[in-house]
Amino acid sequence: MKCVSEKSEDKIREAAKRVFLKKGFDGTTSRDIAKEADMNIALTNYYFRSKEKLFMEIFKDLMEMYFQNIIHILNKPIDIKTKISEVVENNYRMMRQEPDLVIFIMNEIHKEPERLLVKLSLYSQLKSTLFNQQLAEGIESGVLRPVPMESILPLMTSCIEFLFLGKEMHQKVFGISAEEFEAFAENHKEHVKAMICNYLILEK
Amino acid sequence: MKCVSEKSEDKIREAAKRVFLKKGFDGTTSRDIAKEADMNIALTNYYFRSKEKLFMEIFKDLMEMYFQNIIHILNKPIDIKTKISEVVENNYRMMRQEPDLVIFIMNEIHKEPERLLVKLSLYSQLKSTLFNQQLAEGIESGVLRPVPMESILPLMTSCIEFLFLGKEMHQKVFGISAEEFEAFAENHKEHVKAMICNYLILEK
DNA sequence: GAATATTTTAAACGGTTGTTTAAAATATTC
DNA sequence: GAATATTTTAAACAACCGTTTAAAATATTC
Repeated sequence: MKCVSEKSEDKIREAAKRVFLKKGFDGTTSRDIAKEADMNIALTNYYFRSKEKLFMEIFKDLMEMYFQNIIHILNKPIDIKTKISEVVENNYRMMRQEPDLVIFIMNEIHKEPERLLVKLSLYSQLKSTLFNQQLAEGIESGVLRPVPMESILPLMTSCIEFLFLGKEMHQKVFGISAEEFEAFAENHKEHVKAMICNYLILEK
Repeated sequence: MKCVSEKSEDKIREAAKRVFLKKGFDGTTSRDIAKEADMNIALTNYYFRSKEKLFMEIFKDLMEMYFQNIIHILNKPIDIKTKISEVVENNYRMMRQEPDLVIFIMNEIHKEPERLLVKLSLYSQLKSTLFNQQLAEGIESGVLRPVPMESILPLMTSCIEFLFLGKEMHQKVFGISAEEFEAFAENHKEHVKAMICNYLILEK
């Protein structure tokens, strides 16, 4: 009985995740989810108490997916140049795997900022990373340009994420296919890595 | 009669623009718009034929607002470094003036990519700008790094736009107020300008 | 295998959606 | 200023929304 119920619950959860990612909270109906999961409508409220509750559960998961890897990478015992490269690569991988993730998160937070109350400990986690220590030491010794962590982190993510966020727009504006976009994004990623390192790491 | 009817029509259009920007197409009801415009519900369908028609009219306007200035700046007879600075500054000004614009556009295109069929001539316009010519010449003569226009343009916009796009998130993550965000964004903007120039313009 | 607990179902709930109607109010024409 | 055209109104429309119900189907317990 446990395995059966978990099966249905998970089926709904996964279906809801797909639909929410594509259409957002407002654009998704309970019937959309039930249809995607191929289950009765009443089951969405039987397992989760409401559409909002189901959404928040998924939203929390996706927020963690969004932030999970970056902290880990920032704490790796590797030099700062390699670290920047890894963060960008990780970001790129995530965007290719789930292109809808960032626009979904940004949009839902934009419409309902209170949803962010979930994540609060992130700043102290970021402050205490090895990356931040390396940054402070590098700036102190003059090998790094004095750029605050609060600026460096968005720089490492925004260029890649924005590209995928506006994927459809970039394709239309530049008149390229989905395949051509892939190649373009790959190339763009390399420029982003080089550009950030070039700026942060001072040559003697 | 003309001036009266235009008054009501514009009142609805402006109200709809405000509500759509804040809540998106799905999150906005006809009654929301009527209430914001302080008019009867039936008038939204009397002047515009449907919610969709009203939306598309506003969406087209906002798309033009989004792209209007950049082409003009790219054609200015100024050196490429100043040009990059102006594009970033223009972007920054736009984001401060209408912080909801980019997330709105990106989200609506993401949900309904066909809405983009409006704008098609943009690529040829971009290709024939003075900026693109300056870029080609600079690369040819070796004073500029060989970066395609398709990569340079997103770099000039993504860093600033993404910051405002995730304004609420960045505030929460870094634990800063709206005022502190303003100061931070101003500083971040300078880093972006310097970083792009530093990468594109090769020192001898 | 009868009794009990859990899961699934079809149908309905009241409320809201975008849109339409037909009459009232107002403005314009001659 | 009567006749006509335009604008605004309150009310209603069917369709859909999230959610609930109560019975049917299935699984579990003893």
